[in-house]
Amino acid sequence: MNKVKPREANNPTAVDVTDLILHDIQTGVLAPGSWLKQIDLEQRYQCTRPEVRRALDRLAQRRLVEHVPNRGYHVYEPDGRQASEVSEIRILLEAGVADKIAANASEPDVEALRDLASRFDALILEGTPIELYEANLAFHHRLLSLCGNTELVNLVTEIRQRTSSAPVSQWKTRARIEQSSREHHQMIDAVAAGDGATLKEAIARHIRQD
Amino acid sequence: MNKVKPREANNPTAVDVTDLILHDIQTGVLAPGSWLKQIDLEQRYQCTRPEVRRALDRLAQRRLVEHVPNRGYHVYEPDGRQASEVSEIRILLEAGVADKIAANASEPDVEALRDLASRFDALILEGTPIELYEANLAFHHRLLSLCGNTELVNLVTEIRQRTSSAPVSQWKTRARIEQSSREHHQMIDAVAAGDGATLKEAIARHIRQD
DNA sequence: TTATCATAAATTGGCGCCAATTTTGGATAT
DNA sequence: ATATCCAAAATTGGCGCCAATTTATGATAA
Repeated sequence: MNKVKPREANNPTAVDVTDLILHDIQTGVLAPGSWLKQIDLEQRYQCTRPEVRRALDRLAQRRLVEHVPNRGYHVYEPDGRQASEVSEIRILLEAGVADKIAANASEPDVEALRDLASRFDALILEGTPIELYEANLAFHHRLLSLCGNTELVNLVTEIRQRTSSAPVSQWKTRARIEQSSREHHQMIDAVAAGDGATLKEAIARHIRQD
Repeated sequence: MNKVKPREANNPTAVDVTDLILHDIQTGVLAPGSWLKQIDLEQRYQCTRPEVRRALDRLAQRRLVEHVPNRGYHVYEPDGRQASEVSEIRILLEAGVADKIAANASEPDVEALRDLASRFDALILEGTPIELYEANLAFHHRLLSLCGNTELVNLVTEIRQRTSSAPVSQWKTRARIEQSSREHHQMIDAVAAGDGATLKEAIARHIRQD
C-alpha cells in the first residue's frame, strides 16, 4: 500500500475564492456598483481565471453580483424595496421561532449570549466597523441557533448576505449602535425569563430598525 | 489551420441546461441518489462539457445535488429532518403573509385562483402526476404572489425545490390528493371572504400534510 | 471646437486538451 | 474458492488558448 504521493506543498487554498470575494463585498472593499474585472480578481486573490469565473457565477446565483452578458459582473446595489422585503422575511422567520428559542435556551446558552453581547458592546468603542458587524452577526447567529431548526438558520444567514451589501455603512449613527446594544440585552433577558412573547416583540423591533 | 465554423443549427438552447437538469430531477427522471456522470448529461442535453459542469456546480450550490470531490455529483436524497424543517419554514412564511393575501386579493384574483384550482381538480383524473404537480405549484405560486412581497415569493419557490426531490411520488394516495383539492378551495373561500385568520390556518394545515 | 467614425486595445466567455484520481476487471497466490 | 494486488479503462477537474464582443483611442470632417 505504499502509494508514494509526493503531496507537494500546494494546498494553501483550503478556502474558496468565492468566500474571499464575498467577504470583500460585505466589508465594502469592493463597493456596490463597481465592476469586477476578471483580471483584477485573478491577481488580487492569486488564483486562476476559471476559479474567478466560477466564483463570480456562484455570487451571481446568490444575487450578490449581477451579470451582464459580454459586459461582466458588478456588485449589486442595494435596492430599497428589496431591502424592506427581506426585512419582512427576517421578521417572519426570526420572530416566528421566538418561543422555540425561549423554550430551548439553557443556562449556559444564556451565558454565551451575554458574552457575545458584551463583545459587541466592547467593540463599539475599540473596534473597527467590520469587527462590530461581525460581532453582531455572531450574536444573532447564536441566538437564532437555539430554535433548533438548522435549515432556518442557514436560510437566514443566506438572505442576510443578500442585502447587506455595504453593511459597514449601514449603522450610521453611534446612537443607533447603542440602541442595538440595548436591544440585544433586552432579547437576552426575555430568553432568560423564558418569555417568548416579549422576545418576539424585541426581535421584530430590532430587525425593523436595522 | 482553417477553422471551419459550420455554424450549425445549434441555437435552440435559449434555456439554460441547469433548468433542464433541475426539471428532470423534480420530475423524478433523475432519481434521488443516482450519480450524474458528466458524459451522460453532455449527450442527453446536447451540450458541452463546461456547460454541464457549470450547471452541476449551480445545482450543488442550491443543494439539489451533492458534490463529492473526484467522485462526481449525485442527486440529493430527501432527508426526513430536513424536510420537516423546511415545512416549518414554509409555514412561517406562507401562513405569515396570510392576512396580506386576504387583504390584497381582488375579485379577478379570486377568479384566477378558482381557475387554477379547477385545473388541478381536472388533472386528478386525466393528468399525469407531473402535470398534477405543476398545477399544484402554479396554484400556490399565484396565491402567494398576492402577498406583494416578491422576494418572499422567490424564496419560497427556491426552498421548495430544495426538498421536493421526488415530488411525483410524494402524493401517494388518491385520498390525499383529493384532500389537497378540498383545502385549495377552502383557502380560496377564505381569500374571497377576506378572512386572514382562517386562511392562515388553512395554509398551515395544508403545508403540514403535504 | 465638437461630432462621427474607423481602428486598436482590452475584456469576456466558449471550448478542448491532458494530468490526477478513482473504479473496474482479471491474474496470482494462499 | 476466496482474498489480495496490480494494471487498464473511465471519469473528473484544472488550465490555457482563441474567437466574439465591447470599450477606449485617435484621426478626420463639419
